[in-house]
Amino acid sequence: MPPSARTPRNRWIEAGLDALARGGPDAVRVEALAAELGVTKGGFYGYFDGRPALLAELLDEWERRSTGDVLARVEAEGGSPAEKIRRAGLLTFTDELHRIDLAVREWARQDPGVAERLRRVDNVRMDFLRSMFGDFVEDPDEVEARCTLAFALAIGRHFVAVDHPGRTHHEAIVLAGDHLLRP
Amino acid sequence: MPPSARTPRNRWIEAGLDALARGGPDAVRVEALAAELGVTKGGFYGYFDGRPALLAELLDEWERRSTGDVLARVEAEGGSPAEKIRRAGLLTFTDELHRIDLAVREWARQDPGVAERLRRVDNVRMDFLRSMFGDFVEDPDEVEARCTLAFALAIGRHFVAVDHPGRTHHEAIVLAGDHLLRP
DNA sequence: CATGTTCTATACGCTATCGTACAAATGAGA
DNA sequence: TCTCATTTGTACGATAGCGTATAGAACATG
Repeated sequence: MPPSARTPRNRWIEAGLDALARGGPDAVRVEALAAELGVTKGGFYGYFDGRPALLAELLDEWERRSTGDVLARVEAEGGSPAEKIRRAGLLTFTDELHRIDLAVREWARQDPGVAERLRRVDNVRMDFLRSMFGDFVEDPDEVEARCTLAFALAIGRHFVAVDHPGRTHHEAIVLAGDHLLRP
Repeated sequence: MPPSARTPRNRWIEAGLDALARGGPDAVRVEALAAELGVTKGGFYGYFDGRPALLAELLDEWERRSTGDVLARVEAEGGSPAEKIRRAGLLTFTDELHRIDLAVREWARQDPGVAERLRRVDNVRMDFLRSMFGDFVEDPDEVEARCTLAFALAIGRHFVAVDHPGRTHHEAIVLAGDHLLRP
């Protein structure tokens, strides 16, 4: 009966996440998404109750993907705690997802509701870090210090614009990571 | 001869920096600044060649304040390298200036020109860190690792939204800082 | 207090974007 | 092929913000 939507709901969400990743929430413009999808905004308002509703759903989708199965997959594959920490970093901050993540962080500094959701997600990640570091670090203070530094490194590196003479950016990050993960 | 401007140039810049700190470059709106200053935008275009010109000057002002005398003041007051690092952090990231700094970082992710200026400023800061850590850390790799972590912590903490059970946010940061500064 | 320069208020046109209304196109099922 | 619900295109009005033009207000100087 329903004549198969040419531009179904999830394509709008996909395009929205793309725009969010590229330019933050301000870049999520209804007409721009439509153009990107090769249609006009005509159909948009059939799926969403306006732009704010879409933004809320983008956040839902981000939260789902972020907390979803990343940690479960990390646990499933096993390995030493240090290996799990590395792999969690790789899985959580895979290219596209990571760009969305950074956009959400900027967004959260303006919008308390977004900040609250980010806090939930970050706490899940932080709990995982604590449990991993706790496996090979005795002192609880040092566990907290290393976790805090690890998280700050994972995020902060994208907001810091330094050169590392004689090293690539990546090499410097690895150096810093090794420093944190050493026994 | 000049009948003392009621709203001189630097008041526009001040208001612009305020708006930038609060809401990023998008929040720097000519008419909003005028309202905040209790005037209309009438006079604005006498001082600035449009909004982009103001934004450029805001960046100039930020760069001046950031690289200006902070490091000189730190050196002047002396102390151990670890103390200097702490004091540099306090001076560089004093409330208002820090908020502008974070806004510039977000801005830089969208605008290559801003990114370039941020890189200049961050490299100055990083060079200072290297020289300080180099004073009590032998291995160059470890110096780079600690500098990278210190910088990432200073910036990243504002983009990470974790709780630290049993500790305040500040205590956790201090813990992480001590971990980096230990001999 | 007259003058002229400089600053400010007001009004305007322009563009981008939102959200709505309705007509046109589309395609699944009879 | 016909029907009709759903999706899409188009046109519209509304709002916010930029930048310009110009008239009026304010003030230092003489």
